[in-house]
Amino acid sequence: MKYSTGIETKRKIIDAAFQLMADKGFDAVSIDDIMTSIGRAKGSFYVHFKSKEELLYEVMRIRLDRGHGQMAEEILKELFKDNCNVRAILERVTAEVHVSSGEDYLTWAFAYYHLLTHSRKDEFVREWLETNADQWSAFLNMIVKRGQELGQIRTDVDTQTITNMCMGIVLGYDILFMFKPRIDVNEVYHIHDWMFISDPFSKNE
Amino acid sequence: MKYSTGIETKRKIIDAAFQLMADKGFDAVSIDDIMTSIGRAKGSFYVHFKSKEELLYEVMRIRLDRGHGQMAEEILKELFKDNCNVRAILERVTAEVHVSSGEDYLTWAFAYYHLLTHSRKDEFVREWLETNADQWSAFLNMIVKRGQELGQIRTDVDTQTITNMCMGIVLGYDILFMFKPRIDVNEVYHIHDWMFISDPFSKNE
Amino acid sequence: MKYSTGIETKRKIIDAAFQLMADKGFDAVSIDDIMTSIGRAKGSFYVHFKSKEELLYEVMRIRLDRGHGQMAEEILKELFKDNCNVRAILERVTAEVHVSSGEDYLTWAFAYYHLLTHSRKDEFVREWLETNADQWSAFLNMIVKRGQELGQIRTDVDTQTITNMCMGIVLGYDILFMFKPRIDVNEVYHIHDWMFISDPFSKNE
Amino acid sequence: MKYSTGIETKRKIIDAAFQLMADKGFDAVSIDDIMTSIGRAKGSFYVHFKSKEELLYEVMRIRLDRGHGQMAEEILKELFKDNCNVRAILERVTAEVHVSSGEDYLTWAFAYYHLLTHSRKDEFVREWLETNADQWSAFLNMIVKRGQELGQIRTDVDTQTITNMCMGIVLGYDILFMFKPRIDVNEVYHIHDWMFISDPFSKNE
DNA sequence: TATGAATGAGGCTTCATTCAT
DNA sequence: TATGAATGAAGCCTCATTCAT
Repeated sequence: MKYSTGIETKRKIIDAAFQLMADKGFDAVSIDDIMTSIGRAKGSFYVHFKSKEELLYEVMRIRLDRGHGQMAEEILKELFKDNCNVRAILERVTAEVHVSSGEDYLTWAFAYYHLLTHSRKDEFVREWLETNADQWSAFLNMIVKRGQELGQIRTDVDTQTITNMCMGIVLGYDILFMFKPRIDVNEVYHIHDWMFISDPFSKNE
Repeated sequence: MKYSTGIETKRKIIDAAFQLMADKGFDAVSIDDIMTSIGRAKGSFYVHFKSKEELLYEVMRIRLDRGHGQMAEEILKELFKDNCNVRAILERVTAEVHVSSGEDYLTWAFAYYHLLTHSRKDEFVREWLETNADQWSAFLNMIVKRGQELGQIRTDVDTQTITNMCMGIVLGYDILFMFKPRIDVNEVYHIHDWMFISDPFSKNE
Repeated sequence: MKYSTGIETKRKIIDAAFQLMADKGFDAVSIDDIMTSIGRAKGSFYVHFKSKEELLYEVMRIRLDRGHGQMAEEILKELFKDNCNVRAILERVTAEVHVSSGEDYLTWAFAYYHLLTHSRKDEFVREWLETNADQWSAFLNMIVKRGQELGQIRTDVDTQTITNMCMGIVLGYDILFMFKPRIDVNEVYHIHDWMFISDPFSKNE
Repeated sequence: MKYSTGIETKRKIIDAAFQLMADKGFDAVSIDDIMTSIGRAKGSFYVHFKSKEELLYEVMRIRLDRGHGQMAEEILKELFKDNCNVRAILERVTAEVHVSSGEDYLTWAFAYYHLLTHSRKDEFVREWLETNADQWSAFLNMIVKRGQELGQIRTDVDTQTITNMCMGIVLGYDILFMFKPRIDVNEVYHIHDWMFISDPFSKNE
């Protein structure tokens, strides 16, 4: 099996890079590390990528996208039903974040935060992360707003602030999780007790 | 003044390293970068540090300690007064976190999260960060517990979970802040609305 | 037309290599450069050539030969007519040098002098260039000698020296031309004023 | 003698590079070649030069300058004496060209023409060579003009053309010399027979 | 005849570290 | 305490060449 299709090998490189960068950070992973780990020669890397930088961008797009851009469609229909349960929807969206990160959440988290720190010296990464965060924020904002309209979410705090709290607690648990992988990330749902006015759907009733 | 005190130069190196590592990460900063930035020759570095690794540990101890180990003493006295206002104390402690990070919070945040990602490949850093987080956690836990004892904090959620939420939201706003430096980190105090039972001291009354 | 005749593609490769080597020198041109420039894949190169070296030798033979080997035949007949005008013949021969270099003289010149410098590390090229120069020299020598016999060229300087001057000035103007492409290469004919004894055919009379 | 002065080593690098580039051309000489040839480690190169490119520029300035910029001063005084022998001066200047190239003329010539071909892809080198050629041209032009004023040089051909012939023949013999190192470069002086009106100083009288 | 994946040698450059001064 | 020359390992990338399709 010496000669395989390009796409196959390219995908293997991306996956290997993702795994390795979670441990050491992207800069500290060498092309040689990556290629050795998939049983290929160093030089073959450049058959598939123009540069190491380009690889980072592919890893980012394929493995580190939180995907709130695409998620919207299916959720929206639900959200605008007359009698919808906003809290349930929000819980589903929040759960998605961790599911989408794939099998190994710790790997994902380290890779993601490596990317975040990396963004400080790479304009392109910075913008991509910002766009990603904005999509997520906009998506949550829409849900919160709808919740407020339906009288399910408190209105004495403005929509964006509630949205921020919602995102913040999820991001915060990412970090806590990196400190202590034993922590229960489901604790984040408690933030909903603060946001939601006691309602008949609430699981805390 | 070609020859200065060792301590002076050492301090300059630490500060420069801290600034530079916020941008590029510790690995990507070279000894030469650091020494050039303080107007000294590369070779002089080893007069002050045994290795680059040792420098990282100093930067960590001197510039990146969240300092919940020391903070305790003065706070504790207050906390165990009969009629103490736990919410006020907690707010003060929370505020401290950002104050202690010094002039430029963004620099601090990037440096700190660079360190966190770095920890994945450095046992010593990992342990230090864990200890730090544990101290912070233990400190908060003590406050929360006291709050619960005094009937100021809800008791239907267990102490450690409330503590985690408390830490989580602060960490989460660090990250949000890195995405969007315009965000108002004081929003984190809203978490207290959820924790605290409405009480006569509350500013939301 | 994915599959073309071999000869066609081979010729395209040679032409592309010639163009590209004028700019960057043969070593600095990659097989990939060449094949990309003719819209073919890198691997196809080896269908037409055994190695890059072989390509150089083909380029040399087909595009960089000054061609004094072949030129002889037609000229010789003229030269040995009784009342021949040696100066006119010499002018024609000299003109030929630039005509034979094809459309773009500057490209030709750079390619040729790249080859010359390359010859220092390639025995085969060195010998080929020497043979070429020798043919040219021998050819000129024959003309000069005939001119002397007919009393048209001065005899106080020996035949080979006059020949050298004749070649030298042409080579020198190649170089001047590379410095300043605006120069008028026809100036080289002035050397004839020095060689030829004033004669009835001279255009300077 | 493990540690030497910077200037010493830098000079050795320049000299080694000059020798090596005469054989293989600048691109084909590796940093490793150069450093090994002076008994130093590859990495040490960068103590003295910022890049390989910078080395080329130094080699060029220090070893390949034809130096007609500086030469002027001493010659000029002679040139403007009332009864000066322009032909003698011109011969001296022409001789200088070969003397200045140092011990090994063949090495010098190959290095120089490597630089010339290299100039096609390096703007900076191109400009430097042009400036150099212009200085030489301007210098010769001045001499020729003076010769014409004094009635020693023919005036039926314009000054610049004569200058070009003068430079051209020298450059041409450089090339001839590279083909056949046995050639007598003094033959170039014959061009003066063409330029100069028969005069009492002429060695051909 | 054509392709493109794969290879391994080799080139430029960076960098932590050492050492004589 | 400070310097700057020197080192060698390691990293990114290029490239001539091979080979299965």
